[in-house]
Amino acid sequence: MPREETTVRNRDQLNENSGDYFDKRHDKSGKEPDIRDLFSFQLQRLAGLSTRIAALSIRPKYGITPREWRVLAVLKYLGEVPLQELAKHSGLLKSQMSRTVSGMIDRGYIARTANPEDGRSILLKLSPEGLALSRSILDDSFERNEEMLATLSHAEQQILLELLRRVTRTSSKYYHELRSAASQSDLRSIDEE
Amino acid sequence: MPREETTVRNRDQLNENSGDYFDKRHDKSGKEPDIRDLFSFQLQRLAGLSTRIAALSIRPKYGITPREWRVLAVLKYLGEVPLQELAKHSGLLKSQMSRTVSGMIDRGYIARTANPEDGRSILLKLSPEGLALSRSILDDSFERNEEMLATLSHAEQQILLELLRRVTRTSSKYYHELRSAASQSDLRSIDEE
DNA sequence: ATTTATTTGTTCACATTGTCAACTATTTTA
DNA sequence: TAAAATAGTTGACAATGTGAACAAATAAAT
Repeated sequence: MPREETTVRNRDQLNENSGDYFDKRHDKSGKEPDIRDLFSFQLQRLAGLSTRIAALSIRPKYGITPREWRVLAVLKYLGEVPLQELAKHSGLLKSQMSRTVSGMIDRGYIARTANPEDGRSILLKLSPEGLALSRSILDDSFERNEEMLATLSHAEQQILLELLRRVTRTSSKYYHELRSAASQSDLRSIDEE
Repeated sequence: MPREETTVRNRDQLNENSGDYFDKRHDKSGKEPDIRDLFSFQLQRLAGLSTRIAALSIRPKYGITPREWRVLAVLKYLGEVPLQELAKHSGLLKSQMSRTVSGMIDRGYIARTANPEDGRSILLKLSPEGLALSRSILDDSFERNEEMLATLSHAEQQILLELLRRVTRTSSKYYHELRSAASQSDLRSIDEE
């Protein structure tokens, strides 16, 4: 029995605030720490929320994915750079970036020229349309962020930003240590000969 | 058996700290704000890093994805709950949770029983193996987090945690406002007739 | 009491994101 | 000049996210 014109009835929801579990002060008196005390858990949770919020506002309005908009915005402050450079600043692999960028070139948001100094490389920059798009989405994003951060004072917002930056820097170093440690075995052949 | 001893030569890398772009104090004197000043950008960046770090340590050691481990850890403090409940606390859709859980049942980490109070529902809890696994991964995770947070004093770490929690709560409310606003149009047909 | 609506969990279908190796065309370097 | 490294493209696939359709059970409405 097929159901045409379905209603909103059976919609999946996340209901993230439907309980009191959010930030419930689970008494730590004597209790062993659990995942709620884990920084990375809180981080992931909030990042997921942030993505969904961004997608909700950006996708229908601009027809662009969160990743695409992020690339636009990064390119906005970088100016004109090779693909690899753009990838690094965006936190994407060059393979991801290659695909993302090619879609944006097709849609006219990014212009691509040869790099006169290196035949392998290409130079990317925003087209006027890309710049305009980037600007308006950035404005929207600052508004969204204000809503998300509304509970914090201006000073606290600055502190949070700063702490995140510091942690990012440290974590990045740590990540690369782990990476190179992990590939020690791969390097065997090279090291030894 | 993945990866014969290939060389590291042509390996994609993120090189997140290979530039000075990280947290470079881009002079804001008179400049318009860019994406680097955006909370959600910093958040996403760090969350991505954190995921990669976690995957690097957890996957090879325990043969489990970050999402699976997260579910284990959440279930650890919840005790015995229906699937929907577990999904909410983990920030997953029930559809995602259903699949994730069924894989973990197959591997013996989660036990599933009928809910005597509601025939539709099932009750999930950790098996002894699941509990043990959850414990050791949690320990590892706290260690990883210490490395990531090493640059912060203990007090700063507490502040960061607390700020994240507060922002999460506010953001969650905001998200659900947006959701219900967005589905107003879907409700038209019902409202109007 | 019986119809109607809602909820729980499962499954399907698909979009997005992440990961990495293979490949080319070009520099670099040894 | 030959070998190694680098920039970008592409292919293959794993993991994640999203939401609709469905059956079974329960709750609400009439």
